[in-house]
Amino acid sequence: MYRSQTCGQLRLSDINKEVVLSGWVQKVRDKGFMMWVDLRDRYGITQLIFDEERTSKEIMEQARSLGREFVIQIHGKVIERSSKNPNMSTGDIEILVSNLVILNKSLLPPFTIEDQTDGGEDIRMKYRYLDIRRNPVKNNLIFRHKVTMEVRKYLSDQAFIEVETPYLIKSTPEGARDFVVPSRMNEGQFYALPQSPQTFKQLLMVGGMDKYFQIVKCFRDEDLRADRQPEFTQIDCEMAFVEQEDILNVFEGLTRHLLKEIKGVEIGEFPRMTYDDAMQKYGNDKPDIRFGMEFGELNAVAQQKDFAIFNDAELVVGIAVPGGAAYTRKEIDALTDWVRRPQVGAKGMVYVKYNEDGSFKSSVDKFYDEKDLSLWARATNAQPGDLICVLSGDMLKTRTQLSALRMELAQRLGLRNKDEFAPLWVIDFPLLELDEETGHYHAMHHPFTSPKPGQMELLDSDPGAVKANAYDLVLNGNEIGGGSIRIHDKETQATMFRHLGFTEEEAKAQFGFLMDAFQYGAPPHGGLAFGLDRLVAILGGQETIRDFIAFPKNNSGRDVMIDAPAFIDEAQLKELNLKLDIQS
RNA sequence: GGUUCGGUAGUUCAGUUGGUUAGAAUACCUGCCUGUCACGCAGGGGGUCGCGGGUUCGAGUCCCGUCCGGACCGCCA
Repeated sequence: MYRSQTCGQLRLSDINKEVVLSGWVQKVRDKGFMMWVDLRDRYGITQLIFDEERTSKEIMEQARSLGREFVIQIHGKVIERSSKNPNMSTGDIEILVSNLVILNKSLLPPFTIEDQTDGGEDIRMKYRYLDIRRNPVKNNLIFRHKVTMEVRKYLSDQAFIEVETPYLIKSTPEGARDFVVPSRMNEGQFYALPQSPQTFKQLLMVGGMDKYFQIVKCFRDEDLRADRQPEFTQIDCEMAFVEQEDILNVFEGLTRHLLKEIKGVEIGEFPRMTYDDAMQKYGNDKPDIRFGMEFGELNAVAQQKDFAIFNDAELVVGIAVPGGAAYTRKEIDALTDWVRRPQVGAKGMVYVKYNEDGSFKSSVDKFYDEKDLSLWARATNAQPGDLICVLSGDMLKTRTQLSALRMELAQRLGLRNKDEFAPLWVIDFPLLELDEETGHYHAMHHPFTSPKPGQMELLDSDPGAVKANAYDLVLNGNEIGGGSIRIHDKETQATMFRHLGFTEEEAKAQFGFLMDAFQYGAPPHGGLAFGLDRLVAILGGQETIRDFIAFPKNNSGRDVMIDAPAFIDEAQLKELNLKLDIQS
């Protein structure tokens, strides 16, 4: 028996019990006459005591040889501490050790295994198994477990069935790049790892599964971010015989359940906003509505004077920055530089100080008088003491830029409170999106999304205006889920593919199995998928999903611990009928 | 593909205008310490300043290249 209790378990009520504990040496405090060892396992820390009066010479000696992270097993008696530590749950007791076994020695760890570690990101990733011993990482993994358990419980209670779908599937040109896997038995052919189980869950609906979910890995070979990994986990859901309203209700219920169970936050009905409104008010299809700073469009009040930059612009739009009138010239210049960085890309920024005394001071006083500027203040809902920041130019770009500024300022002003949760449905997404490079339209969500009723006709005349039965769930400015009502008849799906530029042959080759299935009584259906990593991170009050993944990859898609990806040897390549062609 | 910040002791960092033997904290080692728990005190060891080249009397510091890491843009149906 390695242990009779865990290291987080013993209390005053256990005094005089003979116990066996196993764990890692967190720290040794040697006072000479007496030494203490903090023994750690997943459940906590229990203090061991060795002293010259009560402990045998051999065991004292052995204890002095202990180093950080040694794995040991001890026998001993629970005794009351003569000086207690109220900061520890086991702080009233300690173990007088009668026997000590070193189960395994440890090298000195490259960083300290403590809540406040001295190690940086890089080294902790390389030794992730040591990092996981630390409370912050360990607790995040436990937190993730709690979230997934609640998801499974909730959906199962609602009659959803978890079904596994294959990981080795077929590559498709639409959407993100696929990770591909060569097939040894099928010479020259490749599987692809799924970007999502989309078509399979639709086939499950055709198969009558009715309510499906799966907590499932998805794979996308695209560049990474703090909130994006090449393999990530979705809570993938699909329902048959539902309309958009049914789906929103079910998954609003799930989200509300999670917020309540996990965070203790009760939230009423989630607000809904159309995509068009979100873009107009926040310049963004995933607005953070924990704070205001809504856009005010100024075309009507700013384009009648001689200011050519505004007059030539498709859009003139501003936001009010609370308390910003107090900014110095230097601070405002720094803001201007910020929006002019290539990552944001604005050409410049016009500012208006709406002073506490009601007067105005702007960078365009030459063109606009106080009366003009007061109209700007009204349009941006600015109060005395605010700063109005105005950008202009191409509609979409300007909105994106001002949205970046809005988020940055909110961050600086501390308006993004991580303990506050503001969910939001964004609905009525466009069906298609214009690719500026190719001039072609592609599906904004995916090619199986159904257009809103009666909008099929628009597909030919004005494809960009067609709205879809598609929706996103947004939490604190992050897209945590998205879905749609799907197409469920062959003709509509064929029309859709045609508009996306597929020939009939291509559509058949790629998705013939789906259209075939639609001919055998496919029920109306729709669904949604949550990004689990992101959801867990946001519920945990953080933005970096890596902290909630046991073994994440770095910014370049590498696993620095196992050093993957890696080359494979010649024999393996030959078996797969592959030849590398790498320019050196 | 691009922008930007960084790489100096095991670790986290400082290192001024290019100028003596590259520092601090922490970790580690040794000794001391009669209740520690961020223990304390004294002492000690520890450096290819990412790598390559250049400028210079002299480079951690300046320049060029390269590798690695972070953040972001493009990309992510």
